[in-house]
Amino acid sequence: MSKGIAENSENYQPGLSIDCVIFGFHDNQLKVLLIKTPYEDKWSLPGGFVPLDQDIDTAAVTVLNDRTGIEGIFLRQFATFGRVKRNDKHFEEVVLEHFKIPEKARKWFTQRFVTIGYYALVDFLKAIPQKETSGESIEWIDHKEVPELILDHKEILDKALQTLRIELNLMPIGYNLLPEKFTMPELQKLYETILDKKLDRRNFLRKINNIGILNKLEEKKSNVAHKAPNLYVFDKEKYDEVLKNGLNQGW
Amino acid sequence: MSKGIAENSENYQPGLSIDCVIFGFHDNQLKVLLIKTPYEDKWSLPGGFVPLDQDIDTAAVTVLNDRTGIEGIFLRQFATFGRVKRNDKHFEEVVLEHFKIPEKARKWFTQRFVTIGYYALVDFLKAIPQKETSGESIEWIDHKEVPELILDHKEILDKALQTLRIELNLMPIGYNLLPEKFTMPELQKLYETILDKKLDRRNFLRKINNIGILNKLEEKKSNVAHKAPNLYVFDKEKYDEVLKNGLNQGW
DNA sequence: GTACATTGCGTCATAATAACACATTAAGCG
DNA sequence: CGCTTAATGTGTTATTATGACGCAATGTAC
Repeated sequence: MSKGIAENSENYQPGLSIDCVIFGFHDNQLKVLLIKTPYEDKWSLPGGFVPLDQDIDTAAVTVLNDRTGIEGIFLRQFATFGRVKRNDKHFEEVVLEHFKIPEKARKWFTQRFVTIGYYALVDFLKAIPQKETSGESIEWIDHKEVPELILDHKEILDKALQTLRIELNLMPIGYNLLPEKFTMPELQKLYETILDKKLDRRNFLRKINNIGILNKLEEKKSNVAHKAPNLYVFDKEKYDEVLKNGLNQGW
Repeated sequence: MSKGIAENSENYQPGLSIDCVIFGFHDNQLKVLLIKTPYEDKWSLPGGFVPLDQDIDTAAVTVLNDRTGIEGIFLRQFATFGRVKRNDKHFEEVVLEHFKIPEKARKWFTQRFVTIGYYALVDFLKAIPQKETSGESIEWIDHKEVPELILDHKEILDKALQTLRIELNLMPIGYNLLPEKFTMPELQKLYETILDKKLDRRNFLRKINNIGILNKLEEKKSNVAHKAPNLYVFDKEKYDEVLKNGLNQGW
């Protein structure tokens, strides 16, 4: 949430915000990009508002690009949150006080907000967390060690992860979360981390191979302890095709 | 969209609406509840606005109850639509003209709207379509014969059906769309209609039975041509359990 | 009664999944 | 160097799920 909006709030869709759950993968951890708010001892999801002349998807892309410094990100809307009590009088007061919002602009911040949740999958190494103001800090945090969040942001984060888990069965992932070349154990670890469940190495290999989106390289990973694993890349064309048509048909 | 809102628009969340895709099943057809608008030769999804003191889910439930006359409906938020160009100047003018909205209230109708889509599954025979104004008419229409809809309502409807198809693999359905007692061919026809695909009778029986949510009755359907089929009921307890835990695990 | 459409219940071949065995590779270390 | 260790690569097997059918039973129409 930026302060600048106080000056030209009439250019934004009233009472509507965007919140992004940005996932990255590093050190065998599923990480979430979170912002330490300057006005309270809590963290928040990166978010923003919707300019009147922008699609909501575009507004979400903007948040994402601004916060990670990279473009062409995997981004998906997953839910909209609009309980009345998600708006918190105490929170509003703290924010208004901290940013010293002038009286006439307070109406913007004290109105009821509905927020649209997006989740994104990004390459941890390519994304460089960007501060918006000097007062805040922005960090990758292990999804298992998320601190206290403002408002209903914990609920939003949980729903994003739940959605990601379900969509893991409907589409391939990894292209957006892993570096270009990666090993099978790395890909497996990604799945295990998201699902919070151990998978059998050999069955995983067979199943992921059957999807037909991987190309095995001749190359092997170097500088590793023990036996060097093969390197793989995604076959982007087939990957996109499966992404479009879906995996399990079911019926 | 009601006219009454023009008088007290300050009690509603600005620029936000709810649209409901209400599905029913009858005569082997998947039907959608649509409203013939009085102001244009097009149809629309039943919708409404969000009172400032109501959760968005509650606002959706209200639309649904008002339009079908029944409660305890299966209702699920599936997406939010917020392209800039979904707002249509020509459409606004027609609506303003038709309802003779006074000048000072026009601002409400000409603002940019973002709409939250919900889909509902209801028992066709129990739901009684309710008009809101005398000028409009409300009807069940076969989803394959949907007439031209206002704004982006066709896109919303399509997305609802697409979501329903995907969720068919993740949860059981039917409890909300069929009468209490039903036959296996009826249930199968429901699946076939939603998926727009023929299924093998015998494989369908086996698969649906394996889910373990059906109780077979001694009773048989009467007054039917040819061999009388068995009647079934859902085991509500097991049904709700599967609904909660999901079907296909995948990984 | 017979023809016919539909239902109930079964089989069989194939594919997908879960559980597990064993050889291979490279680093660390005496 | 040879041994240990901890990973990886490549299988096998039993079980289960799925897809494609066969056939007898039932109730209506004639």
